Amino acid sequence: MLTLLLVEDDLDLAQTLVDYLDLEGIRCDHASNGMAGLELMRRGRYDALLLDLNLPRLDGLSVCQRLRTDGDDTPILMLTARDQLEDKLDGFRAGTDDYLVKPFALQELVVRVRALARRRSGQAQCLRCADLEMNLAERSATRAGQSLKLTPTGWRLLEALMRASPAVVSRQALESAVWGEEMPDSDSLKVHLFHLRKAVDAPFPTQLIQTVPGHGFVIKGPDP
Amino acid sequence: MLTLLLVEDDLDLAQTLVDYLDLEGIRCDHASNGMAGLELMRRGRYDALLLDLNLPRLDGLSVCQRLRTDGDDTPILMLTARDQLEDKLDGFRAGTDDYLVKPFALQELVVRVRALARRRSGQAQCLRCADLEMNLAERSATRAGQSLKLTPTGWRLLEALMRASPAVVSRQALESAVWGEEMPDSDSLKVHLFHLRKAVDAPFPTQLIQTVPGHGFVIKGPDP
DNA sequence: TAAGCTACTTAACCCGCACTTAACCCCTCC
DNA sequence: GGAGGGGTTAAGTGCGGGTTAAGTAGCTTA
Repeated sequence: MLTLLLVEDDLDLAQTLVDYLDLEGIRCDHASNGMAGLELMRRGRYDALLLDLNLPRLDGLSVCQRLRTDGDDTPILMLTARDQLEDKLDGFRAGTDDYLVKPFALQELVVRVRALARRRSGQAQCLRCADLEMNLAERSATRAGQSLKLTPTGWRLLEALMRASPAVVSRQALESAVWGEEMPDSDSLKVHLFHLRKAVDAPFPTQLIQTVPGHGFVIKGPDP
Repeated sequence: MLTLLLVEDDLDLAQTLVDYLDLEGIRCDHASNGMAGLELMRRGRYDALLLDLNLPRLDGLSVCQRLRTDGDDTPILMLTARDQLEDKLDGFRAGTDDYLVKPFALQELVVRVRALARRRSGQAQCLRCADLEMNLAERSATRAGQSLKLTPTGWRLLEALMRASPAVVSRQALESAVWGEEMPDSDSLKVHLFHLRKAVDAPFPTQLIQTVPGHGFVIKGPDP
């Protein structure tokens, strides 16, 4: 689970952000001025810092510079209404990692901050549907915490399904995802699907892999 | 000095970018379609990848996904005219690190790519996985305190594995890490791996180097 | 220059697992 | 009742990967 620090003097906006991040499963501390932000950064360890530029006590650029001068390399994402090129360049010059101009979509903030945190901690991105989880870099898949044993084709199948989720994937799309250009003569897809289901669904009460007759297959469940 | 790969089918834009980056002291290779881009990525080592989305042969999203699936963690910056939120989310879902909407200021591109590369280069002098330790400066490796005797290729193999850990490294990625452009005809990789295992794992109870059938190899174990 | 060592490549072999194929069964919808 | 889409099962085989050994090139030492 990620833990962020948000430094923002607009309390309404701050509250909105903290609430939304909470929904996304991201903890977020909050400071409302630059000095307090610096103080918190020095005390705790955060996966990333969300930093407003217009701040009382100590402005965002200075906060960023001081952190970098102190050797703190926490990823920083600047949030600001200043959209001029010079402002952005100043931000990066001060040592920020990303720069997002207000107003922005909350979802974009989340994916950007996740990308930053991923780099820092070296954790890989995951595909997630309900209690099913795929760690792409480690090539490990778990359901409800238990690790799953997948064959190479099973893995490709599941990856294609989860990437598309919650959309339905046609047989054709699945086949080309698994075999590319050189598809097998007979439809071994159903055999592989059968084995995949045995690995992913059989030991559990709810069946995630569902067939949509005449069209293809889906993996149900909320994806990230 | 930074070295980038630009994958962009608009040749005018590509030329402009390459020229400007050159002025900034950044080397930049160029590929004009997705397949060629993948090929170059697999062959050489870049500090970052500038990736257009609309590409012939293989689109940018797929290139990104494939690289990540292969365990390549080169920072990626997507350049595209698509400015819709969903497009951005798709980009980050595919594993990009940053997303810049055309038209953009060249200077912004430069500072963003520098920020990405800076993150990446922050690498340790010492790699550690479980009781296995590599001192890059001294070019020495120990396991459980005992020093290991490694051949040059064995060293490169182990370094690639440990840098990636806990991620899985595909055979292709390992081969390009060891041999770069000039790969051997037959797969001598498995022979080298065999010898590496004899040096690293054989004398010890737990086997750190594990194979992921159909894909590649991992070194397990918590790294710092 | 020859002898010897080390490291790398190549080829050959073997094993086991995963993929393919084909068969059969069930269900639903013409 | 037939046809077709989909689920289930079993059998054969081919390939990925482990192991070994032989051949070669480069470097060192006598």
